[in-house]
Amino acid sequence: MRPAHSLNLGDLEMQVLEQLWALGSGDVRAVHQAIESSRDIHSNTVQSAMERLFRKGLLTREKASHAYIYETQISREDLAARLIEETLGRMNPAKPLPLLAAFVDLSLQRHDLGTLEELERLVAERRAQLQCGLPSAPK
Amino acid sequence: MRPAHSLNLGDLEMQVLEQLWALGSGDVRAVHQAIESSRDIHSNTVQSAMERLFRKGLLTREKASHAYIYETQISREDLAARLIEETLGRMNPAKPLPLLAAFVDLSLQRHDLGTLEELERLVAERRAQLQCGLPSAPK
DNA sequence: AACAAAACCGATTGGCGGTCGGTATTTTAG
DNA sequence: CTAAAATACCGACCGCCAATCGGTTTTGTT
Repeated sequence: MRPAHSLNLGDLEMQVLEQLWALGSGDVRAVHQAIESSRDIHSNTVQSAMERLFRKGLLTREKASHAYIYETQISREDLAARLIEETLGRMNPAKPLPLLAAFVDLSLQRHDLGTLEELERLVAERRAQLQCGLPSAPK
Repeated sequence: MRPAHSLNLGDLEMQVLEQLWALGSGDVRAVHQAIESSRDIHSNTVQSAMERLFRKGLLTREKASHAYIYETQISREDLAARLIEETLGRMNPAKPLPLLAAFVDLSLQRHDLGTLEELERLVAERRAQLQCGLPSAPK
């Protein structure tokens, strides 16, 4: 199901994803034009990055006449989740909770209260969903 | 303050940290012996990894007679927080919340309900602390 | 058919972690 | 005091991978 772990993304790859999330979809030319203001590179470089992302399963492509139209196969949220999961997975997988808690703490030092309240609400929401959805056989 | 970002840790480095967290502190020999069961490497390799970690600011050392006694400069929790922070920081830093929420979602698919409840409790706890502790000047 | 645009292939570079050998330094033992 | 052992230190090599781009082939348009 999942495209085999080990998901290392370089800066350019991340920038490409960011652009595709913003644009919805696009070919190499579009992404290149959007990026070249902050990064002076040839389209071929962008092409390579998108090819890599495609092979990694993060992009899908569809041939429109002459060019490929690329589209992200994963949302920013899901990608972030996978990255965090992988990061945490490299540490002792026994108790991921305290680690996440530490991040929440750190996050609080920088961000406002609203963020925390929002998170609290979100967690509660998710829990409610879970309890209704599948009452048994968790794994 | 922070030792300049970009914190990439290899597998061996992570294993060394794990051991030092378990042992509290130790020299190269101790860490090597603890590791060599799962990884057939020379002490020099461990030495190099610990040297690297030292230069990265993650370990401190103190010369005890002939050998260095190393000690972790950061807790597992803090390290995890920093890694997550960095991961999220590489994406659009505008709204870290939805990204974290997505991780919570994903986490729920794998782990049990208890984890979620624990997290909920934890967040509530942190929020309570915040509202009492510092009513102003969050930044 | 000619031209242009894009994909494709491959080569190169640079950084970094892992791995170890060789040498210098220090501690300890005889 | 000297020899042996332990340890730090230095540097080399390898493999991996993202970034970069040039050159060739394929494909679509006119």
